[in-house]
Amino acid sequence: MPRLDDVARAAGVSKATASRALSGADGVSSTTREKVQRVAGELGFRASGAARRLATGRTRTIGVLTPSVDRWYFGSVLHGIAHAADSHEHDVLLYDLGAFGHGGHEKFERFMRRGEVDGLVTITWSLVGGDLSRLAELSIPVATVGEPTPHTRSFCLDDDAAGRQAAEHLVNLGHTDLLHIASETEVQPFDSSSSDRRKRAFEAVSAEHGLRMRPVRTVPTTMEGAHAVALEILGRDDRPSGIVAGTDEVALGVFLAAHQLGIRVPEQLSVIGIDDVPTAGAFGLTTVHQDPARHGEDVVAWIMGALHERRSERSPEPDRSHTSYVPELVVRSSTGPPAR
Amino acid sequence: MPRLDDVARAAGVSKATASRALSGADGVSSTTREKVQRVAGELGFRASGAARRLATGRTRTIGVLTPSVDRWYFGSVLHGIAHAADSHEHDVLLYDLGAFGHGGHEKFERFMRRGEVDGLVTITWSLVGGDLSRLAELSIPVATVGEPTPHTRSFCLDDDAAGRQAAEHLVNLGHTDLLHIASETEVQPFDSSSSDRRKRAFEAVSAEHGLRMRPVRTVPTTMEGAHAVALEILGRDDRPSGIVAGTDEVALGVFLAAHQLGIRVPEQLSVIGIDDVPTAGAFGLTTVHQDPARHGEDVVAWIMGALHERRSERSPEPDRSHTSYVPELVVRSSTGPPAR
DNA sequence: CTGAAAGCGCTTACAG
DNA sequence: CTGAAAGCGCTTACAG
Repeated sequence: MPRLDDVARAAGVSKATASRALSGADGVSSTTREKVQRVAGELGFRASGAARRLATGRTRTIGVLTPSVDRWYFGSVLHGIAHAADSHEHDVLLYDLGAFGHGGHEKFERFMRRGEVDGLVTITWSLVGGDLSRLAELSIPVATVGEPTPHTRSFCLDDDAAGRQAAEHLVNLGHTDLLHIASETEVQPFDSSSSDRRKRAFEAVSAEHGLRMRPVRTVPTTMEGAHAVALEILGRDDRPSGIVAGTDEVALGVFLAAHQLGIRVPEQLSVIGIDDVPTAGAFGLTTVHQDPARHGEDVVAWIMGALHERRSERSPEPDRSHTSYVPELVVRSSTGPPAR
Repeated sequence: MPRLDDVARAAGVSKATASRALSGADGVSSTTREKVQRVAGELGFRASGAARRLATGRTRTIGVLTPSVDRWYFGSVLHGIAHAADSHEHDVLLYDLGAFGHGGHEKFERFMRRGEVDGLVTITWSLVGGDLSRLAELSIPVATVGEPTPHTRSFCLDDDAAGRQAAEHLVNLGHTDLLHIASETEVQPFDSSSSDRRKRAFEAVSAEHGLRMRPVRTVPTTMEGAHAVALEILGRDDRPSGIVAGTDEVALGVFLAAHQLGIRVPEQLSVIGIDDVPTAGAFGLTTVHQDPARHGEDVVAWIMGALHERRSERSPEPDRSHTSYVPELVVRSSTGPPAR
């Protein structure tokens, strides 16, 4: 593996000049720069990351703390992060904390002790407020995606608007008897979770329009959890005319239960979800769209910007603002006017 | 941030001794070691990764090349990798190549130029054979999960056995008219994909038992792709008595189509999948179980072993063996004797 | 068992 | 525009 020294020698310049020519710093004649770059290319030179890190103090790496990786939301955010980081020539260091209470916190501590990253994004539900505060003191840009939080910069769907859109869509179709099936929050990191906010939005809409008040049901965050509860609810005579599900996963569980019970959707039952997972489109599920990959890309863009600022300005005030994404209703074939 | 030098001074020893005491190397009195460790703890010392890398040439990082991250299989493997790497105090560097032909290959080249990892695991379908050969020459342990390949060490489900088990389960129940719905391979990296192997196993079983030969159908690797095709197939009069799906995702698509058409499962139609995704359990899908997270853990264990060997032995022959996992039939409620 | 010193391969003031 | 030199913070032969 050729070193900078080899390149410099072959190009007939000093290491300093070679370094500058390669890094794109100015103060190098274009003739020299071109020659150095050509020579470096010929030799197949790659700067040692470790040496560069040691010299500059920058890792060119962004860390991602996530509770898991094999669910649509987390996977999509991670995908966006990986894509954006790559385009900035940064690496992605993954910390899969796993479920909390299952060693996740211990892993977090290990990260705190070892972590060497220029910037950090935490995908929510991986951490509680106290942890976030500690992260925020890390003197690197830290952002959270999935929840608004006062501790760090944050990015997420406007859950209130999403919940309202879902409920109002059914209200506008003429429904007056709706049930909200919320998906359970496994970890309760902050005062409210996205699930809570969607639920409250539903309740607000219900109150505004004087709908029949049915107590919200909460189910585990899995299609099967929702499915089991839906079988029970839909099996009764006085079932609601529409279901507002907290997530598409829940909605699909309801959808399936309806089919199994021979209840036609949307003629006899309307179902709406939130998220717009790929499967939703396939089954004609009406839902409220969000794009987590986009959130991932945006959070990286913000980190890059913050890093840039820190280099130029003296000591910038940490940005703890929140970006809220506007949800988008996608009407498909699982919703319609109530049977009458 | 305290440096080694600070620890050494505070403990009244040299940097060399402090380094040895902290790293666990022997040749340090236990008194000295304890004191150094105590002092390091008090000061909150963390060795600089960059400095350590530069000095040792080891990165304590393992790279993961994956085509995507938001699907069950990849996510599960990644989860296992992250977990195992963590327990070995190694970091995980993620390269999400995305779909091939969509810039994935370009990212791969960038990885090759930049990558600084001690070991590498590629989750299949991210790379073609030629790429794997290049990786194998990287002089670091490289392993592939998801396909057996001659280029590197590899780990994956015994797809042949899985395909046989699925088909034979239905044959044993008395079925003689089965259809296999294979899931399409997006990239065709090697001579055969897992989808091909499952399909061939199905055909072999069909031939052995003299089943009616129906041409295998191939559908996109999504629940919705399978769903659309299943609606068409199951809608015909002469539909098969059982469906052997290449994956659970496909099986669930079939399952849903059956429900929509009012075909009772398993009374009128048996459906079996392969994978045992969490949703399968929820819907009572009979399937053939595999555990990708386990594969991920094993691959990391192998890498750690290989790294260890390289340090002790002179120049070990690269291990290109293959580990094949035995599938396990899980009978639930989606399969039964054919209607008669 | 312990220490002084060289070295890992870059970057970046500082001079010129 | 270019170069000599110091420095980033560790580890590891080499002596003792």
